[in-house]
Amino acid sequence: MDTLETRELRYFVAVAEELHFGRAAERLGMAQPPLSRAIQQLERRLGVSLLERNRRGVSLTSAGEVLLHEGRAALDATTAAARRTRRAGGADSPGGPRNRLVLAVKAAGSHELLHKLLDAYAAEPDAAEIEVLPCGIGEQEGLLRDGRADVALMQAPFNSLAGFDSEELLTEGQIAILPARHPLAARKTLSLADVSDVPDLPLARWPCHGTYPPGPGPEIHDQTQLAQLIALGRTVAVIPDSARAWLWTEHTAVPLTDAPPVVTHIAWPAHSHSLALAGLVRTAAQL
Amino acid sequence: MDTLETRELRYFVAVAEELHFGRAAERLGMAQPPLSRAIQQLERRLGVSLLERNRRGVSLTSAGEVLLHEGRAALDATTAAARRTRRAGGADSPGGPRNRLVLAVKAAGSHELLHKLLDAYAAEPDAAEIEVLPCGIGEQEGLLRDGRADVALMQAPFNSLAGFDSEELLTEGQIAILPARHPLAARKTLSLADVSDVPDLPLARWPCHGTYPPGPGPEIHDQTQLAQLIALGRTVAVIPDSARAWLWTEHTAVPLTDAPPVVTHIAWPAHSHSLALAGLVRTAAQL
DNA sequence: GCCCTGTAATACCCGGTAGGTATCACTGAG
DNA sequence: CTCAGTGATACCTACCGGGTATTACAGGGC
Repeated sequence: MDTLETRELRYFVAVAEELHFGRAAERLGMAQPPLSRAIQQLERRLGVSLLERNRRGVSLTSAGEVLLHEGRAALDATTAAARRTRRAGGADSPGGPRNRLVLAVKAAGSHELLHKLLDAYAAEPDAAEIEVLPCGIGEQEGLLRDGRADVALMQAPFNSLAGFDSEELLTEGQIAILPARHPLAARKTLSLADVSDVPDLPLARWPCHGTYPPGPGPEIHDQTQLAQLIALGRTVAVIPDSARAWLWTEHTAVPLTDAPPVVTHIAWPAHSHSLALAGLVRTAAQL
Repeated sequence: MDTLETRELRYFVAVAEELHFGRAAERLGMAQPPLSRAIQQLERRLGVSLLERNRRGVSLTSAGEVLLHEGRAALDATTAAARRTRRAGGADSPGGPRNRLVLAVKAAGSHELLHKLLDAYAAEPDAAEIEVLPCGIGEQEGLLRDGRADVALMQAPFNSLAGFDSEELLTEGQIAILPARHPLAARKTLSLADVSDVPDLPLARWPCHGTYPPGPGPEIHDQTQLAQLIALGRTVAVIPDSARAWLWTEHTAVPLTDAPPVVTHIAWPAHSHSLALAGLVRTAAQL
């Protein structure tokens, strides 16, 4: 009568995302009628109508929107529970659990910092094994939430630290990376305004939540593509200072005077309390 | 094969808390054998042993500890999803959802601030209805996590803000509240050391996670009991400055020079994004 | 006007499994 | 050695989650 089953949440989230019972059922690997029935039961048990059955498809009520968001969070929490338990169990050798941490890092981001952190931590007396999980921009939050990672390096303001515990590690300015032969590359410094509306160098667009923001720039999804497009003179990038590490010869870096500073944090789920994690954070804070 | 059901989590948490299949089954309103079987299935599905069956009761393996903590969080998240959806659905009148927020406040804590906040917010053009939910010390976190509350007033360092978004509202010093006839009450200021080891005034003990810390002082669980014990000359309290509001005539307040400042925050679950909540936070930040 | 298409809901059936009862197996206390 | 108390096993039943076939309904094209 009162607690939701994860099965029901899974079903509802699928329907709410597809806004179509048939497609949702297919995605769930089941037939449509039982799915309809399950959602009806869910609505009856909650005493709330979640979906507006329009003549042509389905739309969410306000209560449905709430359940979509809260339900996603709950599903993430349960899969995190399963994953972390499995991992903890694999290390169930006697004489102390052999801990292991999964550290999510944006590919090629904060590379030098990461290197120093891993070296310093490895020198600790009872260091756990660190598995580095490279990921795309903005993926760290999801990885931490559903348990695929235990701790992450995040960069404000690109990543949102909301809901996580974190420790500040490094603050750096940002630079513009330009094609070496472009006129702007000769400048000593630039402002954001200088690079934001250069007709022949439109800012590249990263996918955000699976979709690309509108704009004239090329669509990219990793730093190598970006580097190549810059070298070809097609775009310009605004990127933290540490990116100097991977400059090509055809690139020129120019400091930006008014770009917001980028702060790299080490972040982890607020409720976690493993010794290995505490050690890693302590090491990181002393860098 | 891969996602945990809420039922399984509920069962495991019950067993892990009771460390006894019989009592856990009773608490769950079921018989013991199916519970045993369910836990065995859970262990098989996770491929991990969660409980050490000693022939006199049960103890947790390290993986079991992980699942206990992560599972509690997941259960909280699912009950929060159900509760918040029900509340959002009750307000499903046409012409815009009639929003309602539950604000958790430690009974008698930050009373003046709360009063100002409620007044200021009520004056807002599209103010939602605010239900004030008084609670005990340190209960706010749980209320926010399982959806019984949407937003809370918390006092660092008494409350832990980990895992929540928050906004700072008020910083205040702390005072010692002494029996008026006690010699120390004549002092202009005191230090923590002055009040921490007065033989005839042992510090009172609050229950922490359901159990009392050891010590000589009396066990209390609300502010009225504390006030009375102070008036009787049995104990001394170290409390934020705003507590002057409820001083008795037999009490004397003396400022503490070295007590950590108490910062009152307004805090809410990091992922929430309701308009009503945003309005309340904005109002609070402008106080 | 008609039919045809695509949608969700209903009717009905079946099998897996969650849960109950009775019992067993083991171990420590007296 | 027995007995009390624990969790595990055996077996049965009933519910319900899921499948297939079908209905009900709303638009769009002709």
